[in-house]
Amino acid sequence: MKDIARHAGVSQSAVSFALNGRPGVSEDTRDRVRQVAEELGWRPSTAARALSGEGAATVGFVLARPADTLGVDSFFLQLVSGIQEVLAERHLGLLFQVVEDIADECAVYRRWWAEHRVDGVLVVDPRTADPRPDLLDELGLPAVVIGGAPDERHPGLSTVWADDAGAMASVVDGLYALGHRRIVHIAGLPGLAHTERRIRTLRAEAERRGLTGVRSVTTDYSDAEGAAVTRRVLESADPPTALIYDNDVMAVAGAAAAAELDRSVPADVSVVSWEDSALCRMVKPWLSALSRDSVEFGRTAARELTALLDGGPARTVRVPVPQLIERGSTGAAREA
Amino acid sequence: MKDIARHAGVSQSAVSFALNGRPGVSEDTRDRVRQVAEELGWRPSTAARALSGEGAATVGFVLARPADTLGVDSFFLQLVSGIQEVLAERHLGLLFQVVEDIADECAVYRRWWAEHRVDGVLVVDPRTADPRPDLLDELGLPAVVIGGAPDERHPGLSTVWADDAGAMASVVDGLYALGHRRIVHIAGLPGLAHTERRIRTLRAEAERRGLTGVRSVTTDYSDAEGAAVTRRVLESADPPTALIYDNDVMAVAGAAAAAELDRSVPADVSVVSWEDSALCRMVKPWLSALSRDSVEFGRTAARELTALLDGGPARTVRVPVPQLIERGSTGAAREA
DNA sequence: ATTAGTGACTAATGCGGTTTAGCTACTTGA
DNA sequence: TCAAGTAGCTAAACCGCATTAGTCACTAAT
Repeated sequence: MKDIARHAGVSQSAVSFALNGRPGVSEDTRDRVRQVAEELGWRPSTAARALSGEGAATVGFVLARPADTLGVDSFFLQLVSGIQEVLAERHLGLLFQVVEDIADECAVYRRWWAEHRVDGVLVVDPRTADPRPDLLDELGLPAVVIGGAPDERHPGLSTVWADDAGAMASVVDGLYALGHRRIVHIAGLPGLAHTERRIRTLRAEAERRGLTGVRSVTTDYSDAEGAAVTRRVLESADPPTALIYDNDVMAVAGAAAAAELDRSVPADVSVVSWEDSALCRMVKPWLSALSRDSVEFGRTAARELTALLDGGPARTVRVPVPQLIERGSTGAAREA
Repeated sequence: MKDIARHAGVSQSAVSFALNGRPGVSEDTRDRVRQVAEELGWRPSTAARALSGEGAATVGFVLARPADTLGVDSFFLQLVSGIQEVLAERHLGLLFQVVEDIADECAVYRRWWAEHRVDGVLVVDPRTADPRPDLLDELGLPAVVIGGAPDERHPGLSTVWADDAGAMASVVDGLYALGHRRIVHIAGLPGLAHTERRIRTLRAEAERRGLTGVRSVTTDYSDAEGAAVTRRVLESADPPTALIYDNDVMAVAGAAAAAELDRSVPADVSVVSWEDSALCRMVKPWLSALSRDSVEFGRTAARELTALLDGGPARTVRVPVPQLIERGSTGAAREA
């Protein structure tokens, strides 16, 4: 900036005013300064900016997963891709970190905030008993929770979520209409907010219809557990006629496990995947799946965060309910 | 730091010396200062540090992919996870960005470096005619190229790579021993360095053995193209008896396509996947695959970068050649 | 004709660290 | 006994920017 000032024949402050659109310089000077800055290929040092109170121009994203669990999961990369799209427009950086567990995640937030590394964070995988909202409140760190239910106890946090309950209800509706009365929901990690929401909704729907053969089983999202649980329930005394899997990986593994037990899909058992991806079209029959726009989900979350950083109020935004794409894996229930 | 200085009854400079292990303070004072800092929960502001010449304590990672191509790909998350492990030890942040293409990627490097946002970068998906090494050289931005071949024209860049050529040779060896003479390699994106290395090696191996029915076909890595190419080559006049796919997604899609054409795996056609993941165990038969430790790959790359940042020399490091895990998808060639 | 006001700009200060130059009291060697 | 070192510390400058408090010339109002 000193150089620019010299070349343009003005003071450094004038340069700052000119470049930041502040009043205090004539349009003439402003243009001249802009041009010199351009010629010199000047870019503001984020460090200096941050130091003089402008914030770090960076948002944080922590993924709490053991390294070996980071398997075939298209959701996060797509989410991040959507996030980036919005952040890039505003030249905001994304500081990304993978950690082992929630405790480490909290430590990262503390550190980032203390070091002035980020202006805000995006929080994923909210849980039922989650220490993070309290921490973020305490720190005063602007944050958007992705996938959590509205939480009136933390008015400072924005939330972006999909109505799993509605989606679950519509899936159960559809299966019920096809004659399914015994349904097993192979759920994800217990304790995750959306897992619990889906489980609760399924139970409520079953009670409403007086169905007794409907239940949820939690897993770790892995193909191994998906297959194992599938085998177990299909070999039980009163096997289900429909299976709802909380992700695509388990759905595909489960469908394969069913095939090994000589249960044909969908004649013997219907399969629904709660996540759509190329995977669902790699098995025969193609899997019916709940499809959502993960990239748009990321965009929405990022937009909420930037709004928060601009001093806007915390909001709760609902993204569209995932839609069931009917493929070959769902059909009428076989008579008992 | 001012507070610490006051509480410890010394000057701010003394605090800086004490906390950074510099000489100039007694061990007594040093301990006292450390303790006060601890009590006050002090963390250095990275912005201030960066401003006084210490660097940004951050490394950059750009992924140049159209948003919709970010599909089922376990490699990158695992790689990043390994990178993080090493960076976290040194409290280095990872600035992550997804862009559309290489041109954008170059722009990001320029911006990051001009803004002093990163101290170095990790570069993935090197190409045969790649503008990035030149740019990084020009900028003087420390960088590690992941997956590139050694490049003596850019002595400033470190390289971490696996010897695809060796792996390809051993795969061909194995297939040849099983009697395969007509082999098609369903390769990835043309122009990627490792794609070209594999294609070249395959051609060389074929020539060495005088095989004429051996060739490579490039694709975009998608399940759709994997399936389409598979159908095309299997229905051609002189169909191959073995298929080598450059990733797991295409291998699975290809195997499914083969099944639809009533070619059984491995009786009619053997399938090898150049990437191992849960996917390969989701189809019947399980796919034989080249397995590598992507997490360790990431760790190695990150270690090279930190070494570079410490002022070490640029090096070329070779990680272990991927190993072929024989599963059910490879077998003896059927007689012509 | 004086005063008040305003537009365009400059000088100076601070952000939170690191670093260099000095300064003082104490040790050491001849 | 005195000069020369040295350990331990402080004061001050600096990094690159934003911002506040002037400064100055020129116009409008009384």
